[in-house]
Amino acid sequence: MQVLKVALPLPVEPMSYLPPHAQKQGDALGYRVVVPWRGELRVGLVVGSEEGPHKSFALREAVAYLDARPWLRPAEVEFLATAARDSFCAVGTLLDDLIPFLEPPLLHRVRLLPEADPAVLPKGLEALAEDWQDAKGFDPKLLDFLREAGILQEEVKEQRSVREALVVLREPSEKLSEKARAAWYALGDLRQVESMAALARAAGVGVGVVKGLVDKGYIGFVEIDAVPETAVTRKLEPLELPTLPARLEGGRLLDRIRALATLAQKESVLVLFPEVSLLKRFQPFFPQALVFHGEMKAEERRKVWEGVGERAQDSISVLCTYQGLLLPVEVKRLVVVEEASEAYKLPAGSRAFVPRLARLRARQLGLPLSYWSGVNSAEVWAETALDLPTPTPRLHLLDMRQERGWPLSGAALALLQQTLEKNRQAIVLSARRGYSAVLRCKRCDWKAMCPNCALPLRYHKSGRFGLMQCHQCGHEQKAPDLCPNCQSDVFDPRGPGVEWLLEALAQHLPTLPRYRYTADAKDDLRPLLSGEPGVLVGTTAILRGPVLPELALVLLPYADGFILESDFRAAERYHRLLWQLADLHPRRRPLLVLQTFEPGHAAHRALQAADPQGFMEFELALRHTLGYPPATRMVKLEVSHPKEPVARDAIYQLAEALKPKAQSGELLGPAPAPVARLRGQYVFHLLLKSSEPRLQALMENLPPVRGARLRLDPDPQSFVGLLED
DNA sequence: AGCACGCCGACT
DNA sequence: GTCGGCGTGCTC
Repeated sequence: MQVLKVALPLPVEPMSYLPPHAQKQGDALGYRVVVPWRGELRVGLVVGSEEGPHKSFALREAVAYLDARPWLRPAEVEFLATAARDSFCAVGTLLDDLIPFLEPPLLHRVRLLPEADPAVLPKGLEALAEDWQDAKGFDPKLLDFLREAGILQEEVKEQRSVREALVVLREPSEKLSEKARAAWYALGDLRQVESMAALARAAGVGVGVVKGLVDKGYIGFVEIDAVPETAVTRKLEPLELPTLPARLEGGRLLDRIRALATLAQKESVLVLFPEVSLLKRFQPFFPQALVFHGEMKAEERRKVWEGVGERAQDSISVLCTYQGLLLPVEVKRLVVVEEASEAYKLPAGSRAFVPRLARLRARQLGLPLSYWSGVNSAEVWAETALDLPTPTPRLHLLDMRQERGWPLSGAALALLQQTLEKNRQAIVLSARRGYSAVLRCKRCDWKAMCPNCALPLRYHKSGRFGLMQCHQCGHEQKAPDLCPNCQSDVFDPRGPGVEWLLEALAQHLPTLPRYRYTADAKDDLRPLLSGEPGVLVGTTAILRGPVLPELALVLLPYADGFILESDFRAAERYHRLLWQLADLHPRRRPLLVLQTFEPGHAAHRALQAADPQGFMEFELALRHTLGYPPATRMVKLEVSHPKEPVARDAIYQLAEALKPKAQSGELLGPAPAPVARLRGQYVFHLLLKSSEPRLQALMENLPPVRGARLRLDPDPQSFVGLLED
């Protein structure tokens, strides 16, 4: 008897089921299958089969396969297992991460098996003896009872959202009547219309005219979810690369797009993007490519997923986010764009870092992999590189140990003033969205702290009443009138945020039009986009926003505020941010002005010398000395509990269990997390760093942590904040 | 993940 | 004496 191994999109390992009764036998690997799970139906993926049964418990029978063909190839199924092992998580966890759309809404009909005796039906279920019924109306537990007894007949299929609309299909011919042509053009203007009657009304013609157009095929009904977004395609000069390196960096964004578009013309490429906003900047230059990401409608996504298998021989390129990593598509090469982006970090579930998964996938498929970025990450630095020529950034450092004026120095104000006078645009960038990072008493140094986290409260000067807010846990309280410690009434905000900068600008340059742009407050930027002068004040959300056409100046009033995070990648991130800012306009080179207390920082020198390589070599030497990635692989174990001793006990037990296995230097900690208390939880970290095989050995048979909560990060990118569930 | 089971503190 | 907190275990 054959037994199926079914992975469910849950943090559990694959479960065993008997194959669906009276459905196709043989190899079901990669099929989606509907199975009973805790009394309800769930959709899983067949990841294997074995001869059985040899279990000590009765296996349940799967209800039905969802697809007529395998939904994933053996390569993708195998990848799930490999990647789960690499990420130290269950196969189901990774399945849920990478294919969040595995489970479509289902159409589910049931009836009593015709040869069964209707008398056995419990009260309320009598209708099942009559005819097929929609399962929605019945208690799932009762249905499962009948299912288990083997007297329930079921029919499940994927419910499709087929909303149809009338659209134009082909150009009108000369032979068409005046009225028919009018109706055709009316539909062209409207783009889509719900019904023939609606079009007739809009065009002022009879329904018969519209019907005629439909019958002759000039217009017709299509599934509107399948209508692709009207992407404006744009032409670009091709850029042929002399070689196809494992990493490509430098140049302007437009150069990298050109090179990739030229490559995609010649061979099929799967291009991975960290976020949809960046994908959309590339998309217009790839009119022939398929697109796959989480912002697409389910029906659109389904079409691409099921279409790629059929178009295997067409050599098609794909632009996608991580959700397309498992597309069963035949390509010649994988490209990861901006592999250092923090947006590649899956925040919950497996908490995997997507470029690492992409590398596993390329290796398993035997495909070449390239990383294309403005500045490549330290992780891929050892690969052979092709550096595109990059214009030297225009950098101006203001040494705040000497300049006067805070948060905007006289020199910075003068530069902003000039920008305005030339009818140009400026960006003022802060690491904080509120008024200030800290509110402290000028006399006694008291600081407003969050009651739940070991963090200062961020000060928001909304209206006349100050509000203090914790950006980690959301705690809010009113700012005090007097210092609770010494009753002084003089407060000294520190760390200028967006609000403070807007206020300072209003005070010093009142005529300069100001706009705010943060993740949670976006002003209407239309005047700026149409070229009017002004200044855009915001956080790094600006990097994901629209391009300012007249951008001439980018000012960081407190550049050091971007490096304060205490982890070994902080300098690398800051360096990359500066290059990104220097390339914020596709053609111009805006002046990058940094107010800093550390003008000699290695990142500043790298920009002045137009030498990102120099920075990275220095950085890599440091990493090797300290044994940090990429010299080693790192895994983070995080233990948290509301009671400090409980969390401490748990992490020490874990450390004790690991110590006998660990070699010197492999175990860092245990230690309180950089932010030792977050959302009322005490947080401790234990870092493992070593070679890949050693790490696998250390992580094997990790002892259970009792009392406190253990979460693990297979590829930590940051050390502040609690890991999410 | 969700859900049931089970063992210890504060309440009508 | 019960209600309910969440730590532990299980799901084919």
